[in-house]
Amino acid sequence: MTTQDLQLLAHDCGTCPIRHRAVCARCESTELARLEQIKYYRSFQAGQTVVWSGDRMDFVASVVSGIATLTQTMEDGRRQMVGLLLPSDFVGRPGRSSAAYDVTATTDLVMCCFRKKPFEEMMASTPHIAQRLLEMTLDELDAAREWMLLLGRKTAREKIASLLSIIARRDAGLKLRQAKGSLVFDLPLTREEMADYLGLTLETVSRQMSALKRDGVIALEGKRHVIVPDFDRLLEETGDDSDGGYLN
Amino acid sequence: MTTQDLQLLAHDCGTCPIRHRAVCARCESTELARLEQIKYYRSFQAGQTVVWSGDRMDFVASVVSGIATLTQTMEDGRRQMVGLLLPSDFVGRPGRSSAAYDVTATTDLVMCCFRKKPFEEMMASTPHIAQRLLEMTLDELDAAREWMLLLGRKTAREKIASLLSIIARRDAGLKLRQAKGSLVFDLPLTREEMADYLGLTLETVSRQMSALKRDGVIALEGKRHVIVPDFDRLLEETGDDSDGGYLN
DNA sequence: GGTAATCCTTGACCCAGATCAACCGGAAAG
DNA sequence: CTTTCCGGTTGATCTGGGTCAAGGATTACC
Repeated sequence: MTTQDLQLLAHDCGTCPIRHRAVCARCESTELARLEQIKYYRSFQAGQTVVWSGDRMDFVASVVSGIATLTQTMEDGRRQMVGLLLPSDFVGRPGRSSAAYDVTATTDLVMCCFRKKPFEEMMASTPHIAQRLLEMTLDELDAAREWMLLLGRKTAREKIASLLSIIARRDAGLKLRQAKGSLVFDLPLTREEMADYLGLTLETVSRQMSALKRDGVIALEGKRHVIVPDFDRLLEETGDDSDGGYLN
Repeated sequence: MTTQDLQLLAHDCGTCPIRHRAVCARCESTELARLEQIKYYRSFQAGQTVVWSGDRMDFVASVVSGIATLTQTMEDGRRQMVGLLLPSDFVGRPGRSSAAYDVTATTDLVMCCFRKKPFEEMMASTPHIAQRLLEMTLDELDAAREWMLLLGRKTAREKIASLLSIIARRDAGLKLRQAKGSLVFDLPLTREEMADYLGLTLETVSRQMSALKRDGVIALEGKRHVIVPDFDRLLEETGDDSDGGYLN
């Protein structure tokens, strides 16, 4: 039973980040084993679209590995990323039958899906799930609001620095104040995807990356491998208060 | 009991918008009457701050009447609104003890508050509440994502048109496709607050309002009273797809 | 090998919106 | 009645980031 509990909402908990452990630890109900019966895995290749906005979407899912994005597109082609899904993040909305955003795999991606109908039935009978989902959604809402500040008021340089620090932190699984010293990670996004995240053009992203490199805030090996010699220095560039941290 | 059920999450249902009626209609448990025992009302004057970001906040609340905003402020004073709370909207996060944003009354405001501790206990024992809250939070997340597209990719003119249409629709309690023909409403925000909503300066807001007026998209009586002779025309200016609608 | 495609960088130029500044009109205060 | 204040408008100017365009580096394919 323990094993099955540990698989709540997705996958083997050996690779399960904090968010899911929190569910597991709290969870006592054996009913959760039922999730096992309605789950299935789907794999996507980098660049593949999971669902188009407006399409029927009869499942909810959790990212097991890889990275996916949620984007909105205007009629004339302007694009804005509105969600970045890393492993353990949840996609899909109980109680709605069509996707509201394009969901795209930016790397090879494995998702653990639950057919919506039985998932909703489970939710109704298992209060833990609704509560856990509420917590996750509130976290996402906070992230969205931080993102709104970035889009509305930050300069291009601050936007880039913010994105790098968000990725670095999630990549390292660190809280802000633990993240002293140097840090190394691979960018999971192309320049264009970064631009769609930040509300910029890819040229501006490229220029600002070069500027941060020139100023010694970051170093680059190739185009994707980023070295942050001093994380605090990077944080200064974000424009954020020195205390807060997105990942509560 | 019916009467008390109807007061779920806040206030007398005579003035209760759709969101709350949805709760009431579904709700059968008499336990909800307990909410009555832990609720209290607070009034604020226009301009007054409800809580500052970082302050202790030991309640959650629902707006009864008036309008409140959530804003984030950077160290150097740049401000971005990240939430606009109209009657029936919910503030506060179960499971966190301090406010993450400044909450300010922009008009005279009445809120129905619940002390957090007993509210959380109720949530644990009454699944309906967590589920309803999840729905509301998902709606807010959708609104936030629409807002992100606005902040990241829309022009000043499109931003203004979008804001006007959002306010007009919520004010009229209409869904998009019902909102044909002319529409009249009062702006609940100053030019500066509109600017903070849209990620613009107040001068640009003023200029674009004048431009929309000059082009006959809107008419103004005084500074706040807006007349929209043709709502579809306004919608064309928003840059949004002609079908969607924020209010699901 | 060559060719094409993808992703990225850099330069030159331009423009939407920011900034700075003056001023208007109504309401409140004296 | 005058003064002050606040919210709003409008003009002049500046600039950050967009646009357009050329070219480099890497990988994939023939």
